[in-house]
Formats: sequence, structure tokens, C-alpha cells
Amino acid sequence: MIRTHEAGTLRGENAGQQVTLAGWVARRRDHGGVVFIDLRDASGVVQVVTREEDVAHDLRAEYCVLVTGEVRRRPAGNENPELPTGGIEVAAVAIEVLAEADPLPFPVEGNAELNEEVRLRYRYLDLRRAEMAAALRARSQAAYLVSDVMRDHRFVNVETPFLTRSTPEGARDFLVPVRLQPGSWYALPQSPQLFKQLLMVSGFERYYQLVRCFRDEDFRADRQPEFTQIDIEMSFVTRADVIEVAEDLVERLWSKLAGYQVQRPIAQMSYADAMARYGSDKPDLRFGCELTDLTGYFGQSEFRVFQAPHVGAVVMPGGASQSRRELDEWQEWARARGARGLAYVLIGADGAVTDAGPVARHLSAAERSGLPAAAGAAPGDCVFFAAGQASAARQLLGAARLEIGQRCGLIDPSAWAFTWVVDAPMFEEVGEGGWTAVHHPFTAPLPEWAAKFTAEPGGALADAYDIVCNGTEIGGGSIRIHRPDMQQRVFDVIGLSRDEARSQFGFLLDALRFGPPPHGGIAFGWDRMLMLLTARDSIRDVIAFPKAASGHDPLTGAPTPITAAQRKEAGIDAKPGGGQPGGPGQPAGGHPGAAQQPAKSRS
RNA sequence: GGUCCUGUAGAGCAGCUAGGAGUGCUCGCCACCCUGUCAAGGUGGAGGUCGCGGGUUCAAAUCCCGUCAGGACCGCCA
Repeated sequence: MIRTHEAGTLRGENAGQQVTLAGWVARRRDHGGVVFIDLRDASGVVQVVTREEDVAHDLRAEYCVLVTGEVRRRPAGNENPELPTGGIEVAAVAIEVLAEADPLPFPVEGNAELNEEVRLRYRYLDLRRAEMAAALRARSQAAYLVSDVMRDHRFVNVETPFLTRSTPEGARDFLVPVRLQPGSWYALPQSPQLFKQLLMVSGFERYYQLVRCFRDEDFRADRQPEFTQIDIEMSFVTRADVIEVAEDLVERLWSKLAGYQVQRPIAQMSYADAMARYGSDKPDLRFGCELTDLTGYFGQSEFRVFQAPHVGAVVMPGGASQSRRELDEWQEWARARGARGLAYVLIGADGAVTDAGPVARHLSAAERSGLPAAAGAAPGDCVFFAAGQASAARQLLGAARLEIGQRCGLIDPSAWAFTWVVDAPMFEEVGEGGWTAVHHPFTAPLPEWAAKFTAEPGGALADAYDIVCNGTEIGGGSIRIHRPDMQQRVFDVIGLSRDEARSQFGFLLDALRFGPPPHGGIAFGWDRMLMLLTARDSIRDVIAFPKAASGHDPLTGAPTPITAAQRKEAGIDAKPGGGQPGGPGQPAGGHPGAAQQPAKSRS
């Protein structure tokens, strides 16, 4: 090493030592006769002081320098209690510039709000900033911890392929052309789901992997086209066994990184309860404001809007004091979500429904008098209603509930609220009489639905479990199907023909013929967990080199068009060869990043 | 595919509702001064296609249309 010490580690006991430090100029305070340099390296910052070095005047922010000098205690009264190294300083004997730096595109020191694009374009500088460096260090620490936990539970770490088979079900795949098979394409995995199931057939019994996954879908603050998950699969287990391991992992991660002791067992609620009480399959339990079902209450209502399959409500505490304009903005808010509006009544100081708004006058005297109690509203509150199909109405109220929680400051930002959401439906209806898997088609039904899910797909419940933290789904899993006949029946329900099933998942069906163990697992969204643990608003802030929301990488310029020669060698425009059955709809043309899957086969 | 927010000097912003000369703030940058600062301080200075294109107008950063980029959300994400 060209240095003898790390800057941030120096303390009073180093006083008197000759040291050589290497790092970056975080700040320079040039007083003419004396110059102070805050020298930063990976360990922290220490103050360098010089009275003689001419070179010190020419130093600029983020120059990379080598400093030789003596550690000494600062003169009395000049200590900096804000700094771990604040009791000492390094009196420079020599300062060598290892590399100069151009004027910065944005400040590296300090924590200014910065434009996302310029941060990504100069990501290497963005990562010098304390906030980003801390997030990536936390991520590394967490990864070591995951490794420890999984080793303690005797899991086997197995790497699964990135170049694999495209499956038109589910999310769009990223596709990779193959030079040796012109016209044929690999897909990057959306998850290692099938490989981990095959590893169970292989007898490993306990598998895990911190693994990159790829989905060519639109972005969100918590969605990137490539992301990492903790992928876990276990044999000879029930739901409780998987949950036990998952909770141990969560407990130890939150203990170490957030200093929070997770209360175990983490409570479980059914999917049906979550939807009914919170209008969401990932409820934020840091605050109340539960939804109420007023379908029965308005069962005889003359008000046509409330003559609906479902009428629900959510209460905004103190919402009666909102201005007309604010209440109008709620209508805009609802319309932006595809609803016609958001009906409301206001509760007066006397506890009675006021005449304000377009709804109150349509209600009978009896309906008005009982409403505050039925909806759980107090004087001064606002009651929002949604009427229509139950799922859509609850979804709207669930979104309104989150909005209320934020606007009314009901959410304690330091709180942690975990829950399992279990027993989700196996299927949801698409189009007329068509079904698609709510999780994925390898999810087993609850035992009581094993025989009858084919006949009643709409009611069938899956042996599935999602773990939710503060309204974010951080993981999801299920007991898997391990019998080929049952797997085939699921494919039948979702309208996957025998030929298609054979073509796409034949290898799985084959494997299930060779003594597959009962198995199940879970996958955690690693980036999302870290986003929560480091209190960031976006997973971009816990990923070293993320992409912008357009899918563009401002740092490298990816994705880019490719040359005609590359197209030709990759065989991109070639027709699929080999005459394989069931290989329809290969995309033609376009560069790989823009290649699209054929439409989902959801007939 | 859709809705909304943002785009003004290297960075972060104000100015836009109600059109009147690139008007301004903080930081950074450059030069000089300065021996105890730690967001050092002082004096002076440079730096602008108001994202881009079109329209309205005597006159557009400001109003209108389009477009590009960034962000948030809906759809989508088995």
C-alpha cells in the first residue's frame, strides 16, 4: 500500500506518529498562511494542516492526493467534536497530487437535492457522496448477513443460468440472440423459479441464491428492469417451515441494519381480510383508518349510486375542515385512477352528517343519522365512499386510505409494521371465462382446494404467503405443485394447451415424474428490503448503477443500436431453424433491448 | 398505452398566475487578500440557445401547440 494509515481511523493515541495517507480533497480551507484540507478516504475524514506546502494552495475539490505528515493533537479549543478524528490533525510534511479533478458537475460534499439524470451520468461521483456510499456499504453488510443466516440453516448456494428459455407467460422477457443458433433466442430469467424447483427434484432440499432477475416492464420508484432477489427453496416443508426461515432472516436483517427487534411470529392475515380491511394485498399497518363495508347499510337506499354490488367507505380524520377546492382535488385524484370520482359526506361538529357535497342530499334521514356510527366517523371527519364492483371499490378506498395516512400525518416514519398476507386466490379472471395465475402457475392450492380448484377456479385459494413491511411487499412465496397431474390441471385452467405446456414447461413436467419431493419457497425483493432498511424513497438509491425510468442508462448510454455486422453475426433477422414445434412468434427486428415478447396467451 | 409534476449559468432555486431588455438568490468556479478553520472569511470577476421546435403578439422564460429529457403514478409487473 502506498499509505500507512486510513484517514478516518486516526485518534489521539496516534499522536506523534509519522503517517502517509491517500484519499480525496473533501474540503479546502485556505487562510493564506495556513491551509486546512479535509482528506477523505473510504474510512472517513481527517483534517490535514500545512503552513509551508505551496502545493496546498493549488488543491481543489476531489483531487486525489498523497499526504505525508505527523499526527498531532489539535491546539486546545480547536477540536471538532462533530468528527471522530476531531481531536487530532495531520501536520503535512509533503502533499503529492496523484490526480487532478475537473470542476465538479455537482457537489460531492453536502447533501443537496440533485437532478437524477446528472447523478446517473456521473454515477461514480454520485457514489462518492456519503449518502450513497453508506447505502452500498449497508447493502454489502446485509449480503454478508444473509449468507450467515442461510449457512446457519444449512442452505446450499447454487447458481442458476442467466441464459435460459423464454416463457411467454408472465412478464416480458429480455431476449438475447444466439450466434450459433440463428433465429433462436435466449431469455434472461424473470426469476430462477423453475431451476430452484428442479434443484429440489435433485435432492438439495435447501437452496438459496442472491440472484439477479430481469423483467422488461415499465419502471416505478421500486422497480428496475434488473433487480436482485434472495431466492429460497426448501423440500419436505409446510408453509410454517418456510415462514420460520424467512422470519429469522428478516429478524436478523432488521436487528443488525435498523436496530429494530422484529416481534415474532409476524402476524398473518388472509388475502380476503387484507382486501376487505385495507383495500390492498400489501397493507400499510403503521396506521388504522380501516375500510368499512356499507353494502348492507345502504341495501335499501334510494340513492342510485349506492345501489351497487359493493359500497365501502374510509374515514379521513378531521377531513370535514377541507376546503371545497381540496374536496374537488380528491375527485381529480380519483379520476386519475380510473374512477368516476370519490363520493363524500362531511360530519359536523355536532356529529351529524352535514349538507355539504353532492351525496348528503340524496340520503334519507335515517341513512344520514346512522352513517357516522356505521362508518366509524367522529365529529369533524370526512367519509369517502366507493361503490361498484367490490374489488375495484376496495382498491380505490385502499389508495385513498394511503393518501389519507400521508396527508394527515398518521404514519410514523420510524415505525416498522410487518405482516404476512396468506391464502391469496389461485386464479383471477381475465376476459370472458379465462383465468390467469395470481402468483405463478406452479403455486399449489391449499389442501382443501386440491381436488376442486379445476371446477371452481374463482374460489380456489393458493398455499401462498407474501410478507409485507410498511405497505411494501418485500417477499412472496408458496408451496409448489410437485405432482405432474396437478401441474397439468393448473395449465388446463389457465388455458395453456397441452402442446404449449409441453413445449414451454415439458422439462418441468418430465422432472416431476422422477420422485419430486413436496417443496416450497420464497423470494425476497432484495433492493426493496434495502430501500426500507436504509430509508430511501427509490431502489435506485441502493443500486450502484441503476437505469433511468425510460430504461436508459445515462452513464454508458445503453441501450444502443447495434451494427449491421452485429445483427448479421447474431442472426437477429434469421428465421428460426430446426423446425421445432411450438415455437411461434419469434420477434423479428429491433435491437435486443427493445425486443418484445409476443402477446400473452391468455385465451 | 395513459395522467400529473419538473426543465432558467457548473449545482440547487426564485421569476411564469397578470407578456415589457437574461431581473435575481444560495453554492460552486476564476483572480487577489488572509496564520486556526472545519459549510472558513473578505474584495473583485467570469459564466445564460430560459430543454428543443413552431404559433399568438409591437413584444414571450412567461400564453398556446408539438416534441425531447428527468421524476411520480395508473395500466402493466404470471
